[in-house]
Amino acid sequence: MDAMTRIPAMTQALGTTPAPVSNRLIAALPPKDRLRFLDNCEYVDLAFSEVIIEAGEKCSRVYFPTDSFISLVAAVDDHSRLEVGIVGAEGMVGTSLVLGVNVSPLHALVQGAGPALQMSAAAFRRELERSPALREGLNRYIYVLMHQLAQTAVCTRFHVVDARLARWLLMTRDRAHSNQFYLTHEFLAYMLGVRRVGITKAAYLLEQSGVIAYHRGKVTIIDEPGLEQAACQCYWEDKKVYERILVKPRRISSRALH
Amino acid sequence: MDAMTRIPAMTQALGTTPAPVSNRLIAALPPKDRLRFLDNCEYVDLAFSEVIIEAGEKCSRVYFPTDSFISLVAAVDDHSRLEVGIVGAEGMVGTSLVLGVNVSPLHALVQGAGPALQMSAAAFRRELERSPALREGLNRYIYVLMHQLAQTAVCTRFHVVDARLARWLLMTRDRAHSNQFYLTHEFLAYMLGVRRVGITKAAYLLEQSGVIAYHRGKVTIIDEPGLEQAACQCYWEDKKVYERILVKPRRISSRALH
DNA sequence: GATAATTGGTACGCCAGCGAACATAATTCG
DNA sequence: CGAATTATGTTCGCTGGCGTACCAATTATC
Repeated sequence: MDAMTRIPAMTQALGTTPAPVSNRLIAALPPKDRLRFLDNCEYVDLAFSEVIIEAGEKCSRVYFPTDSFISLVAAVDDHSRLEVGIVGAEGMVGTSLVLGVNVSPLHALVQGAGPALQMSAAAFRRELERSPALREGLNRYIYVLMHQLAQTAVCTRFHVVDARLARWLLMTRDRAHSNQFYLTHEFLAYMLGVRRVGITKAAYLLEQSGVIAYHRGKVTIIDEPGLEQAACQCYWEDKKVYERILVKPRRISSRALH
Repeated sequence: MDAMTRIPAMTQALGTTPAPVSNRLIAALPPKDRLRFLDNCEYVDLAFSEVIIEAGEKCSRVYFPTDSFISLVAAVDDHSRLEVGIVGAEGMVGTSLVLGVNVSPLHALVQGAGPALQMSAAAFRRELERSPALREGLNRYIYVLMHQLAQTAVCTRFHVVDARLARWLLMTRDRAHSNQFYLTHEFLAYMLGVRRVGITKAAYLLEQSGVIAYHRGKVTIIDEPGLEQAACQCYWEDKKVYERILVKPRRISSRALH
C-alpha cells in the first residue's frame, strides 16, 4: 500500500493495487474474438495529463483503459472547458471510429495514470468488421456514454458545486479502484468548469463533515456513504444505466445488432 | 403563407410552407434501400407538445421528422429539465435502437408540429440489418448528436441566457424552415432550463435591438445576421459538425462501417 | 540551506439568475 | 358580453459562483 505513495505522478491511484484489471469491454468478448483482439493491441502506460486525443484532430489510435482513466473534455471559446465524461476500465476512448468518423469531437485527457490497451485505428476497424460481438458491445457502450453526456449537461446546469464535486469523486473512485488518489483543486476546477476557489470551498465542507481528507493533492475518501449522500443522484443514474446496459443486458434479440 | 397562420397549435411553423421536406437521412439512402424503407413506414402528423418517447420507457417506434421537429429533454430530480438536443429533418428520434438498446435515455417532445415518417421498432431493426448504408448514415448521425449533447453541456454552463436564446432560435429556425413560429416564454424557459422571467428579459433585449419581434407566442426573426451575432458560437459549431459529417463526409473507407 | 514553484486558504465587490409574488393585457369560452 | 385563462411584464431580496488579488504553507530545485 505504501510502496506507491512515493510515486509523484498526479492522480495516480494510491492504495491497494489489485491484479491488473483488464478492460471490461474486451473481457466481455467471446474467447476467440478476444484473443485476436488482444493480439492486435499492445499495453501502454499513460502518463498523467497526457492528451491522447485532441478534439478536431484525426484519431489514429483507440484506447481501452485497464487500470488508467481518462477525461473527455469539451471546449468552447478558447478558455471554457468542461469534462463531459470519464472513461475507465468499463469503456474506451475513440468511440468516433465505431461510428465511422475518424475525428474525435472531444479532448481525451489522462486523468489517472496507468496501463491501457492501445490499438491502431486501422487494426481497430478490421476488428470491428470481423467481430459482431465487438460491435454490439461498443454500440452499447456508446449508449452509456451518450447518457453520461446528457446527465452531465443537466447536472452541470442544476446542481451546486458541492454535490457535483462529491459525484465526481465517486466516479473517480470507481475508476481508480481506490479510495485514495492525487488531484489538485486546480485540476478539479478545470474538470467541473468552476473557479479553483469554488472547489476549495466545497472540498473544505466535505472535509469538515469528515467525508474526505486531503492534503496537497492527495485525496482520501473516508466516509463513503457520507460522500454518496453529499453527491447528487446523477452518480447513481449513470451507474444504473451502465449496469442495465452493459453488465446485465437483456438483448433485444440476438440478431438485432447487425 | 397566410393559410397556416390560423392554425392555433403552438410552435407550428408559420410562413412559407415549402413542398414537404423529406427526411435527409432517408433521402441519402441508395434508391433501393430508400424505397424499401419507405414501404415500411408511414406518415404521421405529430402534434405540439406530444411526448413521443418517454425517458426510461421502451421505445417501440422510431421517427424521422420531415417537416416537424422534436426536442430531446433530459431530466433530473423530478423538476429540473433541460433540452439537450433538437431533431429535425436532418435526424431521427430513437437512436437508441441503432445502438442495440430498446430504451431511450431521453424524453422526446414534439416542439414543432408537423409530419414525420414513423416506423415500428421491429421493422426498423430489420431495415438496419438489411441496409449497410442505413447503418452508416445513422452511425454518423449519432456522432453528430453526441457532439450536440457535449456542446449543449458546455454552452449551458458558460453562456448567458441571451446568447443561448439566440442560439436556440436559430436552431429552431433551421428546423422549422421558417422565420416565424409559435412558442411561449414559458416553453422556452423550460427548454433552456431557466425561469420564464429570464427569457422575458432576454427576449426583450433581442426585440429592442430589432432582431426579433414577438407577440403572444408568435416569434418572428427579423434580422438574421443580428441574431447570429447575438448567439454564441455553439450554433456554428453544431452546424459545422453536421455539414462535415453528414453533408459532405469523406468516408474513412467504404468498408470501414460494417 | 536558500530559492522557486506548487498548492491551498481567505477576502472583496460584483452580477446573473433564482424564487416568489403581483399586475396587466390579450384571448378564449361559457 | 362577462369570466376565466393564457401570455407577458415588473419588482424585490437573495445567493451561488465569478474575477481578482494576496497570503501561507509545503515541496522541489539548485
